[in-house]
Amino acid sequence: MPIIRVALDVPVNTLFDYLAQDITARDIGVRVSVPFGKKQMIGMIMEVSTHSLVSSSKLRHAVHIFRDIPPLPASLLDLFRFCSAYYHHPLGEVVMNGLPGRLRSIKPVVADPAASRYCLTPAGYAASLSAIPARNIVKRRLLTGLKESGVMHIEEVKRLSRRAPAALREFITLRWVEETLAVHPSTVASLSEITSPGPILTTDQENAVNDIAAKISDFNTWLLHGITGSGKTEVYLQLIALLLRQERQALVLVPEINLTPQLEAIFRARFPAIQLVSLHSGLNPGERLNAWLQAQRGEAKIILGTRLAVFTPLPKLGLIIVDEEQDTSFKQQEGLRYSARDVAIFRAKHANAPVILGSATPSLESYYNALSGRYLRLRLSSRAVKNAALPVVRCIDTRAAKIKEGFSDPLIAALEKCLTLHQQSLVFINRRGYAPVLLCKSCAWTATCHRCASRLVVHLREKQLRCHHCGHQERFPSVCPECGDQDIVPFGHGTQRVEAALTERFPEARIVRIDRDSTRRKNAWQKILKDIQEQRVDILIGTQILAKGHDFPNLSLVSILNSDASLFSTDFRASERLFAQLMQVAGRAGRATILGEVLIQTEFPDHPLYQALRRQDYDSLAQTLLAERKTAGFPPYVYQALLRAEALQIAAALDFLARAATIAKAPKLVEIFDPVPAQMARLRGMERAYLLIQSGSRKQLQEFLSVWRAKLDTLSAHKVRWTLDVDPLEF
DNA sequence: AGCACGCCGACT
DNA sequence: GTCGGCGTGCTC
Repeated sequence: MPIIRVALDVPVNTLFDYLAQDITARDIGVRVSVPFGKKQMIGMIMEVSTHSLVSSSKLRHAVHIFRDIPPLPASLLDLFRFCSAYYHHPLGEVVMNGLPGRLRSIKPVVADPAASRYCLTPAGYAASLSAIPARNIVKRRLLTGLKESGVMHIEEVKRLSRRAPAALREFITLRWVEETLAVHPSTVASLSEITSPGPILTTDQENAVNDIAAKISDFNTWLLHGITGSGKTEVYLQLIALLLRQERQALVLVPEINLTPQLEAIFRARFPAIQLVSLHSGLNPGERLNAWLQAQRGEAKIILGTRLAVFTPLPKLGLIIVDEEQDTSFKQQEGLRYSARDVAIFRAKHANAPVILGSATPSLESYYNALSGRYLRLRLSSRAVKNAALPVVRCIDTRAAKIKEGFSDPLIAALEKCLTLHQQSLVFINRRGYAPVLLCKSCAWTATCHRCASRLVVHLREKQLRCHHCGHQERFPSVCPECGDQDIVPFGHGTQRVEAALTERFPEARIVRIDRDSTRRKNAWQKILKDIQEQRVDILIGTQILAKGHDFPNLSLVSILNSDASLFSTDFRASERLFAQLMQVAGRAGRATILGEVLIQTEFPDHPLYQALRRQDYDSLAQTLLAERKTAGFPPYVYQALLRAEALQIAAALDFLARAATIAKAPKLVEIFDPVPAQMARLRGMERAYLLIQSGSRKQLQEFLSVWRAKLDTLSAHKVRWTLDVDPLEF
């Protein structure tokens, strides 16, 4: 009897062998339920063989082979294998993590919801509307709908009415309707039918499109380096149009769920007749499976999603786009710590398809790769909208200017001017809440989180103190818990406080605060965006959520508060990130025909970062930072991995790491550092530490990690949880 | 990850 | 004498 090798969601890096009847190599990539210990589990058939190295007495029989959906393509299984090997994470966990939740459940996909399309039988067509009682509106609407479109998707039926599915079932018993598995053939005749025309391209855009189009069937990593407003999206659209003409699929990755609706709208407007699906964690399990299956069947031509979408089966993959490639959201920070951007590059390479990394401020890694010729760089250096000039950036020296409630006089004056001109302004402060610190003036006590090594943030309106790391909340104390003094005051500024100050100063202005607190409710962000676009807002106050990819055509002033802290951070990537973030926010100003102005309140107006920002000069700063990295021996000049450990006691974590270091036999080119406590040394009640491993050779580092990882499994780690983090972004 | 096995401390 | 603590090791 054939043997199947099954990937199971267990933290051991092996496949498990089972006996299975009627199995061929064509069943690779099919789900299977198997007995595992005491319970049943669902797994993925990764290999089929005639022999097993496991003694036959141990071998058990597979329970059920799920042929409810087609097998995963071999290319996707290869992608899983690559992730497992590169991130040194158990294959079973990688595979099962990559599947939509519905496919991980032990129950079969009932009648494949995505394929649940219903069409009228001849009898159904013959049926007259008058055969249905007039009061039965739902049935009448359903029959009309079916007659009009010929075929209806179950989701469309549901949209008709909550009771429409019941009516549909009745029609089925009447033999008016039958379920059809037939795929809607995409009736694409020519591209003119599927795309509505786009705008005229700038020379830069045209060059970029032509360069990539010339190599549309080859793997290349393209770094599309375009200043904000230069129209990267239009380049994507043109290339996707080209791809659709070839009946191929495009995968578009964006950093955040927030960005999908906007991009989805743009894509749908341009390609109204093309199937597009979104894939992100905000979908419910049914929707997610649906989108995934449409992609797998090759019906969905455009797949738009967050990092998890990089694991979608795409039989006709022809192009991958990673928008805002520098964004750290592409890196998963738990479990399988993959970088969707890097996985996308691997995937493109194996699909022999181009991958485009788009950014106004590329990560230094990508920039370096472009300089060295590994990536092909394309520049968009002019703004796409006619007459839209780059904003003027100025610093306000806060050592000279007096600050009142966070604002200097010149800044207040600029805001006032905007108000009188009926133009919008934006106040950027990357700190939500009212104040970042609650301080006792008498004994210098500050409110701290008991589970994390962090200060609690004052949320005045809610009368609460909140930890922004673990979510812990407590009531605002009335006296200092340390000395009993009543003189406890919020210190520093957050979005809420800035909002209060501006409301006080400009009582007539329409002010909106935009941060995670104000946009938490579903659709809140969409509503706010609409208000902004329709000019119902004068001043926007917000965090980085504002910086990302939205057009505010009437916005003329951007002001930046309190960004100095990141200039001297211990994190070697802090400057790079701050610059990217400030370039993004600055780019919100003057996108249409209004000349934009950016004002930065800082104590260090001469700092190279602000100087570069003033000139909107990414390259010079990137060169400076790269030189620093080279001297310090940091990425991209070296490759890194972290062994992370957490325990109730920091000593236990450090001890584990020390023992891990002693069993490591590092080759010459691999350097192992001493264990150290993490930057955020305590999180959710766990003490954290890490061990840094570094090498100038990625290959050497990988080979070392493979051997070491196996040894780590044998190391006793009582009460210590550990993980490997390859290419870490956080320390 | 679960779950069983197994070997040492306080108890109806 | 047992109940149960969690350290160790296995799951095809």
